[in-house]
Amino acid sequence: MGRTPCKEKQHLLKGAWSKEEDQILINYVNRHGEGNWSSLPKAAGLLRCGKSCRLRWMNYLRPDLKKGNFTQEETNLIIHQHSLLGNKWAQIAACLPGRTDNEIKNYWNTKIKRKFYANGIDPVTHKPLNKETTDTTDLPANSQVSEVATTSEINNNNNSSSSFIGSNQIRYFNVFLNSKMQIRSDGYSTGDKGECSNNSSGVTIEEAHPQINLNLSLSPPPKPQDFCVNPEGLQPQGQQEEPALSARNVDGGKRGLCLWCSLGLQSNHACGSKDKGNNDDC
DNA sequence: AACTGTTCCAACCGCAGTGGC
DNA sequence: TGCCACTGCGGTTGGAACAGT
Repeated sequence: MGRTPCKEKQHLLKGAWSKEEDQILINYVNRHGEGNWSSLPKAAGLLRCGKSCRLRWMNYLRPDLKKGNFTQEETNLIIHQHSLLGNKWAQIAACLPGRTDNEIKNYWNTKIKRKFYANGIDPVTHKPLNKETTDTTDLPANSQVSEVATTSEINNNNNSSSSFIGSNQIRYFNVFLNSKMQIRSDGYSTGDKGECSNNSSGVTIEEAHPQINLNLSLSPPPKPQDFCVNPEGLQPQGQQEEPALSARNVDGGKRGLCLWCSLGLQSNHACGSKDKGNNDDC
């Protein structure tokens, strides 16, 4: 209860960390391990509060941190997890080894969120912002676009029109993401809460489902044209709608870019829309 | 070159959860 | 049972870097 008492604030440094401070912290943690953050500054001889030390270590100094830009796979995962978890950055970060919640939060707020808005998609709900421009009338009540059926669910239940409906490109987008996450949910308890930790039984996905190729979850996503072209197996029988993925459905037909292009999530794919400004090739 | 606006990200702040006493 | 310290989380901010004029 109560907030962290940085009691001697007036004696503590704030702002950017110096290299010397970093080195002191690294040396101390290497010697004594993580934890005891409140007593660490005094023990290590740092004029910082424990909270600040913890943050610096977790977000910047940890040796297992992954540096550099987010990969396409990581971006996909973030979007998917966000659709399930919302702004639970720590939980999302748990699915991305080497990435911190702060980093993901920043990435979301500065890049992904903007692209969502730019394309008329609410980054909070992952639904189109403007209902009039998209056909969402067939969405089930209280459903989220991201909660459409996974590939296997579709394949296993051709009559489940309630869980896979409409022709909105976002749905395809999320179907793709969900279809990939389905694998995780088998062995990693992604489930409703979206955790990515090992399941409670302690059995790894490899052990529980040896038939599943884990490499799939690490492979590059299919190129947009792979699911721009009506993805057989994704589309339930009797639910055949517009064969091509049409970003018209995303932005009301004004721009005609496939979602990958319009969100800038795939920089060099060959759907043809990026340069041509239309999605006829999608 | 100087100024202004924008973007990005490290770091801070305050709240909530948890466990020990 | 309530208080307190500690830890973790999410929202926000400040300033450096960059882009545009």
